[in-house]
Formats: sequence, C-alpha cells, structure tokens
Amino acid sequence: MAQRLTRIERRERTREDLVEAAREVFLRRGFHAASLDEIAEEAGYTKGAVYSNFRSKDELFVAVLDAHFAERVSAYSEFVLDQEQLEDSYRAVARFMYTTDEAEPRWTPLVLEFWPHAARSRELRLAIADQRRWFIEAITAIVAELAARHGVTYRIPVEDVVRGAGALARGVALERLLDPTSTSSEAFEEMLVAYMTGLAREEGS
Amino acid sequence: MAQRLTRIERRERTREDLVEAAREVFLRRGFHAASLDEIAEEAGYTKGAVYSNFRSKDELFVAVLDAHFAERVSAYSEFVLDQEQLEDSYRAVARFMYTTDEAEPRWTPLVLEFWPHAARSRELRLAIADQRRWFIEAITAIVAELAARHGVTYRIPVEDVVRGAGALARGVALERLLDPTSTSSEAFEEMLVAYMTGLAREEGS
DNA sequence: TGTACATCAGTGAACGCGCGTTCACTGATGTAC
DNA sequence: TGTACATCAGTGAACGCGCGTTCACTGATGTAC
Repeated sequence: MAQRLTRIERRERTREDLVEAAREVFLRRGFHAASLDEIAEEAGYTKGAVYSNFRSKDELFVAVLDAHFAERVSAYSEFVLDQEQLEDSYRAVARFMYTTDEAEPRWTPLVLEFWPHAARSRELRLAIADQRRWFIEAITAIVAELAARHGVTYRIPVEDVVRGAGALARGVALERLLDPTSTSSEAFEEMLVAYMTGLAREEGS
Repeated sequence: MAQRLTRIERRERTREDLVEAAREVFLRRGFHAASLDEIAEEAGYTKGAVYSNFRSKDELFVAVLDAHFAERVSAYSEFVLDQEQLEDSYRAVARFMYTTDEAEPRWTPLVLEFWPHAARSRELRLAIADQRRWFIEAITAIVAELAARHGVTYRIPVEDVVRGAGALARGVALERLLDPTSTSSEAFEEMLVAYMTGLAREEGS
C-alpha cells in the first residue's frame, strides 16, 4: 500500500533507492564492471531513472561516497572520545577499522579503483578532493580533541597524523584483499598503536 | 642498420619493447583506459604483436609488474644495509619511497586500479598473490637482516612489519595523488620512523 | 655454398559486444480558476 | 470540490562507439639435404 507521495518525496525516495542499490552493485562488481542496468534493476527502476537523478555514472558514485563518509564521521565521533586511556582510543579505532573492513572487504578497493579514474578528469578530481578534505577535517577535529584531552601533541600536523593512519588502514586492507590471512587484527592494532604513539612528542620537550 | 637477429632474439626484443611501452601507456592512461592499440603503436608494432607474445591485456600487465618488482628489490638491497644507524636505514627507505613516488606518482594508483580487477578472476588473483608474496619475502629478508645486525626484534612478525610499511607508503601516495600538497617528505619520514621504531621490542624484554 | 620447403613472428582488417548515454513518450502529480 | 491544462519523474528502446580478441595472411628466418 505505497501511500501517495508528493513529487519531491518520490524523487528523494528514488534517489535514495538508487544510491543504496548503487552501493551494493558497485561493491559486488567494482566501479568499472558495474552496469547502470544492474543498479537500476536492483533498485527497482530503469536506467532512465538514474539519468533523471544523476548526470552520469561518475556522479552516482560520488553520491555513494558522500553517504559513506557521512556515516563514518558520525561513527567515529561516537566512540573515539569515550575511552579512558589514550591508547584505548587508538585500539578502539584500530578494531573499528579492521572490523568494518572485514564486514565489507571490497569497500577499500572500490574507492581506490575510482581514484585513478577520477584523477583523469579535472572536474571529478576536484569534487573528490573536496569531499576527501571535508572528511579528513572532520576526523582531524576528533583526533585533535582527543589529543588535547590527554595533553598530547604530535611531531607532525594532526591532519598528517590522520592521513597516515588512514593510509595505513587502507594499505593493510588491500594486502588482505589479495591474501586475507596476511595481517591479523592484533597485528594491525599493534601497527596503529606503534604509529600513533611513535608520533607523539616526548612529554615536556 | 638493424642487424639481423635470430627468431628468438627478435621475439625477446619485441617482448621487451612491448612491456616497456605498456608500462608507459598504462601509467599515462591507467589500466582500463589504456588501449592495446596505443601500446602497440608506442612500441612500434601492431596489436597482433601483443597477442603473439601475451595471452591477454591482463597478462601483459602482469609482465609490467614483474619487471617493476624485480627492479625495486634490487634497489632496496643496494642501499638499505649500507647505513650506519638503524634509523638512518628507515629514513633512507622513507626518502626512496617518497622520491620514487614523486618521480612516478601514477604508479601506485595504477597498481591499485588493477587489484580489484584481478580480485574478480581466480587465475589472475592467484598470479598476483604469488608475485606479491615473492616481493614481500624478498623485502622481508632484507629487513630481517637489517634488524639482526642492529640486534632489534619487532613486536609483530617481520613480514607484517614490511606489509605495514608498504601499506603506509601506498596510502600516503594515494593521498598525494588527490592532493599533491598534502603529506611532505619530512612528514612521511617521521611517519615511517615512528611506525618502525614503535614496533621495535623494548631492549632486553 | 646453394636450393626447396617449413616455420612462425608480426600484420592488418574485421568482428562482436557490452554498456554509457540520449530521447520521444507516458501517466501520475501539481496548479489555476 | 471539480475541471482543464501544465509539468515532470521515470520508461523503454535505440544509438554509437571504443576496444579486446580473433584470424587468414606474409615475408623473413630456420632446416634438411
């Protein structure tokens, strides 16, 4: 009994359906191999609906990324600052990263598959770079707050600390894509703690 | 002037030409966007020559990777062990990684673009995994030797130390692809030193 | 050293096909009176 | 509340095109005698 919706409501609904379906199909097939036909069908529409809501396959993908990063930021902001010890926060982050990667191991390669593609178009590259900057800034704010609470400063800008941590996580996720037995959750936890702790400035120096 | 070559010599020469040209075109265009026409033309042959020497575009790409990893291993084995201090070795590695990335910033995304593609074919995935394992083992041997000389042991297996370092480098290279101003050479050096030093076991414990 | 046939690396053109994009159309919602 | 026209979200079919792969062919190298 689909209730009657206004045009705007229906349009928003369709858009959400498409983004959700796109996310699943992109994960399943990868960016290049995913077809708009399959995405539209998964969402219960036809390809034309995609072009009624997005200008291109690229733009649809960017919408998937938008939704993802928004979710991630709110997840981090919920648990990172709740820990007693600084190292507990690091470990909680490591476990969160590792767990989400295990739950959706294809997410990281999917994003990375898109970057070289995006890098070749000026407009797309700028859109992705903006999106990324927004995400990095949001995470940086959380880490800066965490560090301030524990009276810690880092030897490089907090933003670089964050970028490096993300880099480490992404890199490990990729290793595990090719060889899922490679880096254990415990090993990754040690890596991240070593990285974060090693970057902290010695007290009072 | 082209001296007469035996069939085997000519075939080898053609193969090398194709791999070299493929490397350049793949770097320029990315894996998916590179066409065999352009590669063959760049090498001074036609597409047929590619199929006379390789079974597919995938196999040609794997040959490019083979050549690359062999070069990298011999580069590392030359300078890593020549340093006085352990930290000097870490810093030399960091600078090498950063410099090669600056020289060919598209290499990392190129490789990463290929992985999700490879992950979807069993045969290809195994070929890439084997290649990667060989590379990781070679680097692990170098780092193990380095650690032994300096009487250092790590809190996780040396192989994981190596994987993590590679992960960090790749991740940072990707950041810089989207925003070349993001992580400075100095910041990356600190990241890697922090990571490696942080993973060393406390002396005598 | 020379001749006759065999091999095969590379040519060049054609094939096929998937898929992103476009577009005329439809029927449900919106608006004016 | 009801009628007549306007709008526009989504349909469905067609288009176009790039590019990986195939294949019959050629001419230079290899081999046998």
